[in-house]
Amino acid sequence: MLGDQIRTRRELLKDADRRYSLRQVAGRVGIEPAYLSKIERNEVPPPGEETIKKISRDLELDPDVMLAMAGKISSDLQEIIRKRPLLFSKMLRALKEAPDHAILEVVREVTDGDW
Amino acid sequence: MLGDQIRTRRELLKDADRRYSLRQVAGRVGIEPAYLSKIERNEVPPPGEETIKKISRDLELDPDVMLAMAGKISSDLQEIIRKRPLLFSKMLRALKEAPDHAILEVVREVTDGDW
DNA sequence: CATAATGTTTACTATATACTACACACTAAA
DNA sequence: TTTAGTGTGTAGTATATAGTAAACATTATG
Repeated sequence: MLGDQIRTRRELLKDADRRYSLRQVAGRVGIEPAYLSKIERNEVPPPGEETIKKISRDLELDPDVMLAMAGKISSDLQEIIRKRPLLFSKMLRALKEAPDHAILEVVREVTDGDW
Repeated sequence: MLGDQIRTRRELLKDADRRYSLRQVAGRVGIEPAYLSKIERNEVPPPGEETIKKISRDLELDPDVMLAMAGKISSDLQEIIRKRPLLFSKMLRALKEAPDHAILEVVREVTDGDW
């Protein structure tokens, strides 16, 4: 679950730095300590996109992975798809079962800019 | 707007087939006529994913395009991304500015199954 | 030992989402 | 010409989303 990841990561950081207490993290993130407590214990549904991103930044966790665990997708990715829905929908469904290395290959090709 | 697309398409079909009155379409789709009326005139925020898909099916419109106009993304696509968030997030951002033909090329390669 | 900080419990709350239900005026068909 | 069908205006609702706020018991610190 999302909460477990957050708690585990925060407690790890806390051992080396007391600025990672639940209250202090909540303070930096801009939410109530009580709410972060409930998030970490999966007592509430996952927070909103912005809150997940702020928590991820504070704890140096990957925001896309955290959002995925929350059943969400970053709005910047959504926008990319929404701008060309036919193309990207087709591509995603085509790559659904593709092995990881095939997708990485696509990234590599495109990053090399050979179009 | 989404409503315009629906209204235009429905009225086009209605000219050839009176089963495409607002009431009859609403009936098949499973929503109140008053609601469909408001959707077509953009008087309400876009309906939910399932309702958009049903309307799209009835009027033979592309559901991914309709969902995009509603600011949404089909849940099956979201699931594809959520299963491998690192990979697909990276790929989408890499392809953000890529020209259409480059994306189609990716689809072609993958569809040919040469991995 | 006092007090400061920690995590948690309980009780709310505001806003958005996704609609329904009924009544109405107008037009077309039998 | 009545009645069947069309689209629309108004009012209301259920559920989900995304949190806040105060008080509490427990542990750590000066």
